[in-house]
Amino acid sequence: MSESKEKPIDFVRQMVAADVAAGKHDGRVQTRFPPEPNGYLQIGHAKAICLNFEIAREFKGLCNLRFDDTNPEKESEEFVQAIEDDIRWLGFEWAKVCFASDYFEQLFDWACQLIESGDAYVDDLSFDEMREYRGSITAPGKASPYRERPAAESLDLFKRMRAGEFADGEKVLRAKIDMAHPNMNMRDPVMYRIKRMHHHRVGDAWCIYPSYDFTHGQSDSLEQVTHSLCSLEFEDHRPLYDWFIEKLGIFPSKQTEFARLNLTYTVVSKRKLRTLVEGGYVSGWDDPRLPTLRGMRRRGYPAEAIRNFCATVGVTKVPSTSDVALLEHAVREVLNRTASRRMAVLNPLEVELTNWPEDEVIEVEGVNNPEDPDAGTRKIPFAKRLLIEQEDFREEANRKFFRLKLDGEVRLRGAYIIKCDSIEKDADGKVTKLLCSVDLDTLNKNPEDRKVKGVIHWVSAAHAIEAPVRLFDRLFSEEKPEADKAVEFTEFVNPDSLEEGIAYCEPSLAGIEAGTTCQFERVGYFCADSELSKPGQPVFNRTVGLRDTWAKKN
RNA sequence: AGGCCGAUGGUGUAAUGGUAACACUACUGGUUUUGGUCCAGUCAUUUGGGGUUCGAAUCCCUAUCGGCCUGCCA
Repeated sequence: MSESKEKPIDFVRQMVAADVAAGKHDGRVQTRFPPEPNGYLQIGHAKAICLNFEIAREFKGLCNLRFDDTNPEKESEEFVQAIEDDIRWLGFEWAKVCFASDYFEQLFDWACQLIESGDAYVDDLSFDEMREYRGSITAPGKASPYRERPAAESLDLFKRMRAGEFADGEKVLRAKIDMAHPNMNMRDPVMYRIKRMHHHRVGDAWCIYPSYDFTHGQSDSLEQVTHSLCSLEFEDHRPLYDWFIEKLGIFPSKQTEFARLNLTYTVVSKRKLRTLVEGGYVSGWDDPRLPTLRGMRRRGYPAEAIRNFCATVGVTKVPSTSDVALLEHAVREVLNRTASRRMAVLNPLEVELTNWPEDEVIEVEGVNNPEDPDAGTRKIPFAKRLLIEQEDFREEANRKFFRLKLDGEVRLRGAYIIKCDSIEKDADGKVTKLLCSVDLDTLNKNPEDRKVKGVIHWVSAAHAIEAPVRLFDRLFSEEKPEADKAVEFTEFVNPDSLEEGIAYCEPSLAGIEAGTTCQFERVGYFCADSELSKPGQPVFNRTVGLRDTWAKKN
């Protein structure tokens, strides 16, 4: 609807637009998001998801979800469900859900075809021998002694591989390309391996499984994918991707690579996330400190914020590391206009209003969201004994501190102006209680004779509900925990990434629904944890703090 | 070391042979019953060298730096 700060068009979209303009594939655009169901989605996947689904939408095309399930060793139905769930939460719906395993029979036929045409052969070399024969980055490889075996023999062997006549690893099917090719992927890559393992979808129907390289491009082709977008590390695979398509004479999907997303103060690779989970550094794949979709969701990051973030980091071929501040800004931007305001005190200091009647309780009105008049108001109880934030009081301070000090005045948000007349201390000299007087003529109005600049949040001590809060900090203390290859990244895990405490909340917070995020005024955004909250007893996660230009300077 | 890819403020991107711009960050001020939001402003950029051109971030050469590649993972 509303419109157009013309967004910069990334190189992928430019290419797609050019293809459409040239009438390629009759102007049809089709993409796909191709996860392997062996783990949970993270922020880097979100970038790929947004790219693929949004391009399909922008060019009035289709985007499928396809599971690249060619390695039963690590894959499971559980991950299939979780991935579907995460993509929907992010805000996308696929045209079709597909599985590479649905193409196994077709892939097998194609493999036979390549054997017959002399483009593939069965190899008996062992794993170690094959590595030896492959050569190295600087030295050419050499031909396997089985490379020239007659096609008929390879075909027979391949069929017997499928029939289960050989042990795991005893033989493989290889493409016959060029053992001296400078691109290692072209040195007769493996197309099929023998692996007796139960597959989450095809069960025990197969004991041979196709490799990624012999599956991915053909799957794209079968689905009529026009633009196959993947990350940079597959650049070297593109010649092979094209080789299979050409040899088979099938629909020419085109692969284009872009840089994956990296973030400061975190890690995103599946292997490293797994290390954090299995090493007990975090509580699970949905730990709110993790950049997994489930973690971020639980922490309270809105899906819209993640989509916006992906749009601002853009799509290029430059390997880069985005500042988490960019992500946090996207989160605040959405939450500022959508989150309901509430008051809660994290480090309480008691305030007694000396001129307020002992039993009098009134209700003041709180604005739910100054950014959104439609959000309405709520009632907040106000009584003689209150709780304020310890850091909002100083016995003495200079004029730049415009919160409460002894003999000073401050506005209680949504209520009255109070003056601190005296304080009580314990034996250690710690301030334990503030005795204040209320200016009764300041509810919803400012005094005419003076200006009171400070405003602090508060809750009524007798009405406050206590809720556990979990204050998260960055998971790593190092900006690029992976940068030093000599040091294991877990060395940089921030020991203080989780701080637990109690929030003294205004009563309305008891009714917050799990999974919703609100702003604790002057403190930050907090999400009622979806796992730990019980009806009437929320547990809060700090989604992100408010920008705090005061704290930074002090 | 061989192949492929890449290099624009602190970070992420734009400019596609014609005035280097946007967002974030940082900093200054203003508004404000959130030291939030909002508004105004400041600092700061084309990796080095050569070439082509009236004119180069953009094209060419070269150096340097960075990423990926030697799984029967994807």
